[in-house]
Amino acid sequence: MVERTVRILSGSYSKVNDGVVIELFGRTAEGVSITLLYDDFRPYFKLVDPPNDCLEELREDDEIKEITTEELWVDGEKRKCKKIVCTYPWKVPGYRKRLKKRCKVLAADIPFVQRFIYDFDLSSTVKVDGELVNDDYTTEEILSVENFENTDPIKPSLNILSFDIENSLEDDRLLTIGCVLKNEDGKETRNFDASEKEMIEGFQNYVQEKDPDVITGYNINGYDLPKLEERAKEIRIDEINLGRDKGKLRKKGQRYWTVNGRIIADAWWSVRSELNLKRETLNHVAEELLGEEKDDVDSSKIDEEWEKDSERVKKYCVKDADLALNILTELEVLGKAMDMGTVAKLPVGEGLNPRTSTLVDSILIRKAEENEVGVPLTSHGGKRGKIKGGYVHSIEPGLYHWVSVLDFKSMYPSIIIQNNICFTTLSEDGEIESPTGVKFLTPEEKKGLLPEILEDLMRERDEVKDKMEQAEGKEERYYRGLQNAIKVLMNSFYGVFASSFYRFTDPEIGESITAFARENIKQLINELQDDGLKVIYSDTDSVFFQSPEEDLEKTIDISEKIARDYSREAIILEFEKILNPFFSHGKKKRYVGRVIWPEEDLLVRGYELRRSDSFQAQDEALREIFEYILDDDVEGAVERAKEWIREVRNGQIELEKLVISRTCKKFSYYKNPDSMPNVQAAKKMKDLGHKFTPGMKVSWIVTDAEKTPQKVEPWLPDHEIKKEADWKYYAERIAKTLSRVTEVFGWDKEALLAGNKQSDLFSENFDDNGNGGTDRGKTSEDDKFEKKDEVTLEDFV
DNA sequence: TGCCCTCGGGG
DNA sequence: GTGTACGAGGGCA
Repeated sequence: MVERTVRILSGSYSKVNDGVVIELFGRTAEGVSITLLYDDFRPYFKLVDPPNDCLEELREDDEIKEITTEELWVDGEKRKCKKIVCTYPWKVPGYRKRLKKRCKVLAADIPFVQRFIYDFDLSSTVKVDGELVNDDYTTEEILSVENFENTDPIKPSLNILSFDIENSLEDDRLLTIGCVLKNEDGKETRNFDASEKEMIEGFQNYVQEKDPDVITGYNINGYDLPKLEERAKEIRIDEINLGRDKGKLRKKGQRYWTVNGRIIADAWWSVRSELNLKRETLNHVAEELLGEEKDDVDSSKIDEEWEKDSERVKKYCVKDADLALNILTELEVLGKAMDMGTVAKLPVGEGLNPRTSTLVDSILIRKAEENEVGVPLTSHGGKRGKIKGGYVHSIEPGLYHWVSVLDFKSMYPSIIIQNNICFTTLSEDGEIESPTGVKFLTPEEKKGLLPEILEDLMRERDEVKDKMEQAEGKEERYYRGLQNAIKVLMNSFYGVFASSFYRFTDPEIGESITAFARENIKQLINELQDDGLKVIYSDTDSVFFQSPEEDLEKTIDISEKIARDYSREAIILEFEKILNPFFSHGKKKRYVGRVIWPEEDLLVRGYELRRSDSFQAQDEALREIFEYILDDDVEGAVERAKEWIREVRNGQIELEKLVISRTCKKFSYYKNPDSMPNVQAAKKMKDLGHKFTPGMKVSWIVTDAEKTPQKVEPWLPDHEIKKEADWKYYAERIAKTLSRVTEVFGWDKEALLAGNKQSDLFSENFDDNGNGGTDRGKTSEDDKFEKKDEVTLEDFV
């Protein structure tokens, strides 16, 4: 009998005899990779008061192992239920579909490994004992578990394999596979470059031998993994066995690839979710984030490069794998996934790119079952009922100084707690009534599950934050990550109840939460105004107000005092930042400002340029205009905007700044290829005798946008554009971009194009202090609940 | 306003 | 394999 402490990385199961064995893969406190096996668990689901004939059938069914009786809360009342234990997890969907027609079915759509984790109430790290066994897994140890026990989370360091492939553009053949393996001993690299068969098998064996916890690379989900599989099929290799169970690599859904026992972490996905970059090429990210540069192999001429110097290409391939690995490390992707796994009590793999419903399920299903509350199925197919979102205060166009920003701390969770909002407290007899007229029982009558969970999380977060403040260095970072994960988890609870389908969702609940929120913030605004403060803007859980003092120290003091004074028991206000200046052209959710406290920064929301399809002049012009505005030179901004447009319309601009680029796939890929400018450019490029390979980036200049589809000319180094650019089109595009900012001063798109003000609706009510205008305060119908992190100007200019 | 289509990363 | 799968932007109706 041995004992191990194991961080769980991922889970799966496989068939044995007349049942299944649960496989949990992880790493021990000593850093040993391990497979945990447990074969005494069977799938089950529940039925609410099933008719007798239905029960009879089930009793006679060989696949059904056991039927027991229990009482559960269903739709607000105690009901007699049957727990149906069956043989194999994959049989459950069939029963679910058939039985759903005859009675209410509960908990028949919970993935088997998660079912196991909930039932054994496992958390992120477990202490297990059992016997070490021999079996066909690639981990160092394999343990047949007799006993599971929860223990404090550990963060063992993981072995990561990063890889990259190069393949021919001409015939798709694999040229090389480059690998970088990182473990406790450091890094090692490896290249495969023999026949395709040898490369794929070599790679497979390498993965099995080195047994990484994590497989990464850049855009591997979208490119390398599908390409590997494609090439394997081509040369009659049925499957690529990369799993810890030596099982195959397989695709799940549209975008995900999985393998049992390992975590597949695409570095590009992390870049997308963690950073807000205009371009996300490996080259660009490596430079931004790591200050490193890619080797300069031109991948659009990969065949030539390979021909010329295959050693160089191989080096480049490994370098790319290394960059992806460094990005993953730099972004602390796995640390964050572990934190998420810790707070949601799930395997690390589930904490990476987590689905909110999975996180919430993990906590809520356990809680529900503990309280004998039935777990409904997630309903599919119905219409996504949009609920009313947060309150957004109208903003008077203009430039402001000394603007202080306050935030409600964890507003939605606080509201749920304060009003005991839960699907278990929803009741006609409730004494708590939401602004939408929905009633909830008081906590004294019946404490809701959601408020209970959120209170615990809130308390836990406060404790972790306290520890964070006491700690330093590595420890401080650990607590910081943890408290952040708790925050994400808390918001997930609100998220699933507010938006999409979720098994416990009731639109009345989501609507009550946001209604309470709107009431709260409006009340705060009124109180501030009654006390003589000028509220400039407000969105969902934040309030922007004009500081009565034009002085940093005084503004800080005042803001802190206001945050204290206006906080109510469960609803706490926090002083967030000071903006000076702050600009908006009067459209909600769109503003720019200089943050001067707590740290200097630039804040831009809603003015971001679209990432693709934009041309250099647009970027440049917008950046310049913002500079004027943040320097308080409104007039200069408008003048410069007009000048830009005039120049573009008159053709006084380098064509280079008007080039639009985009990749172009195989023409047949597109539904309507002739309508697409990139296809048109690619075709013309070919006509001109240039090489075009599908997937290449093509560049063009628009020469006539009046026609549909618009006419374009390819932009090529040695090709002179004979037709005129469509100056009018470009002037309009620039005007559209810039007018979003200048509109407020009476210069809308048309005015900018005309060069003089025509309709002057805004400016009449507008003076330089941003005063005036009519109050058009309305509730936003916007249902984007998750607040995006703010984007800074550096990110997009 | 809402639906449909496309991109982005990769070679 | 008890289940899901991006998110944003533009064009067009």
